[in-house]
Amino acid sequence: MARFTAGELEVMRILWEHGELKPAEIQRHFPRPIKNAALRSYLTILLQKGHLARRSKGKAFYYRPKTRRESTFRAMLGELVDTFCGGSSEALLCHLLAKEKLSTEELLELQRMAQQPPTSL
Amino acid sequence: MARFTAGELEVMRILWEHGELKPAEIQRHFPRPIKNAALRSYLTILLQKGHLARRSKGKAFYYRPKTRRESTFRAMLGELVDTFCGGSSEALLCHLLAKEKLSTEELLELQRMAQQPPTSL
DNA sequence: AACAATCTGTAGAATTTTCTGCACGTCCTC
DNA sequence: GAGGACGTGCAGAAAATTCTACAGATTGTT
Repeated sequence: MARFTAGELEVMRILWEHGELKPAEIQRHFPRPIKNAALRSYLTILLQKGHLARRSKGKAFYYRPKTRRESTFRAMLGELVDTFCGGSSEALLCHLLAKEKLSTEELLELQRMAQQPPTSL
Repeated sequence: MARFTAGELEVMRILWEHGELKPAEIQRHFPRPIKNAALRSYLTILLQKGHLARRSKGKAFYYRPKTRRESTFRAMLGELVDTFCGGSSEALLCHLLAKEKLSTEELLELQRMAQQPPTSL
């Protein structure tokens, strides 16, 4: 469903953050130097795959995400969990908790935050 | 560092689980039908990239992981966090806690588990 | 109208990923 | 030692990904 190549993800990331941009603007936000035409080939593919929509505005086309950031995140996290945690998020949680070395207090605070729907992630 | 294509990851996953296998065995564990030679081209690439080692045993070569499962997991999780959580694991934690809808008791149990080093993930 | 700046479309090259076919080598059995 | 089962190596095809080059369209300015 929501599988992206590295380049495609770079584009989506920028559009998720900024909402609606034309190619030259995306190019400016790109995390590495990239030629305008190279960038546009990403856009064309993402359009074809249905992950982006665009509309004409002034002289240029403006692109915006059609695939939601949140659902992409869930899909990718799910794959990671499948591959490395045998499908259970528990092991992932466990790993994160260990890595973050959270105190009981911080943990409870997190839990409180987590129970306020919805997360704006 | 530890970037894998989809196919490479399928191979690594099997070898992480089983330790040391010859091509025909990996082929049998593969999650989809794949020809022996197609599989071997993955092995050759993974060898070149240094993610696998192999040794001759009997008539065949046996392959085993050189890149550790745990470090790959950390790297991929890190990328995910960078892309979707602005680099902080907190948001990821928050998301997981919300999704898992854990009770305070379960949470504390998880925390207890997490503080027993090391996780065998 | 002429010009520059900016944007589009398209054709295709280079590279990587994924897969196929086939020739040859080794081991076992008859 | 002939044949079959099973393995390797390699050459390269097919498809996807990433990138380049260029021709032409649109907008704004003089």
